[in-house]
Amino acid sequence: MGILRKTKSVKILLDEFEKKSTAISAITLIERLHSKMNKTTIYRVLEKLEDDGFLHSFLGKNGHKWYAKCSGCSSDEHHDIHPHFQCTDCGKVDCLSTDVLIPNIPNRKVDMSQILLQGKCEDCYT
Amino acid sequence: MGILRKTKSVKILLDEFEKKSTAISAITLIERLHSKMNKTTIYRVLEKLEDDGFLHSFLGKNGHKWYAKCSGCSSDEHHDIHPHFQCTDCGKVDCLSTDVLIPNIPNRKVDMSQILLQGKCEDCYT
DNA sequence: TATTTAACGCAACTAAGTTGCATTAATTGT
DNA sequence: ACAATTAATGCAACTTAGTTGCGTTAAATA
Repeated sequence: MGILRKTKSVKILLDEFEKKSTAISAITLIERLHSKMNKTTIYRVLEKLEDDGFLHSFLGKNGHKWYAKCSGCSSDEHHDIHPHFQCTDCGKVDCLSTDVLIPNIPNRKVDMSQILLQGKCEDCYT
Repeated sequence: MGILRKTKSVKILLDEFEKKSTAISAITLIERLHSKMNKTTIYRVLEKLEDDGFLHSFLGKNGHKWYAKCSGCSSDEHHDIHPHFQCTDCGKVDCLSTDVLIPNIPNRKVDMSQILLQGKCEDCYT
């Protein structure tokens, strides 16, 4: 079950993802919004926004949770099977539109893939 | 700096990876070996074995640390850029020899890739 | 405007992984 | 084989991302 009420917290969080299109870690949001809302609320709202298909989540390089805007997902189906790119210098994470082809694996049924690329982003790649 | 002394703990841990070729999570090792060694020791030995190129590590589906035997790595260079497969039923993780082609990403320098596939393994795929 | 109940804040908790330090045991030299 | 050296270990305490329970607040609706 996702969002039922359009609360102040929901609006604030949606706004964060609206104004910049990079992914944001839960930890970053907790630091950034600590004066406006409780961390429990942040985790709960993010979870609901994911259920609703507004955001998708994935794990960054330390196993920490990141969220980013979905494009064209619904509560029924998440089809954000794109790779994510994390800069090892500045830590920024972007969603990549590039497709990575997952070959068929014999005797296994692949339902999901999580691809995290690491390296230097356009700003840090001098 | 990796392993200097061939201690009892090192032998026990190497043996765990010798007798089965699937990946093992740090948590599993802590449970399995709690009567034989301390969890601090487990984490420290695993780290050293990775430095030495005997093991490689990656993050499983909950961001927990997993380790698996390397094949042909050295302390200088890890070239285990293979995908890992985690069964969503039994939780088992295997290293896949299948190559996944990472396309060039414009304006970015990709140094590392971490690919985790999830689905049903050969035993659970009925 | 009153009622209902989803959403919130807070404090306490959980668990993976880390750190500091005193003790133990693997290696090295004699 | 034994003593000296110091890497490795065990233990307890800590760190921190994320979770849970519960009393209170504030959106929706009637």
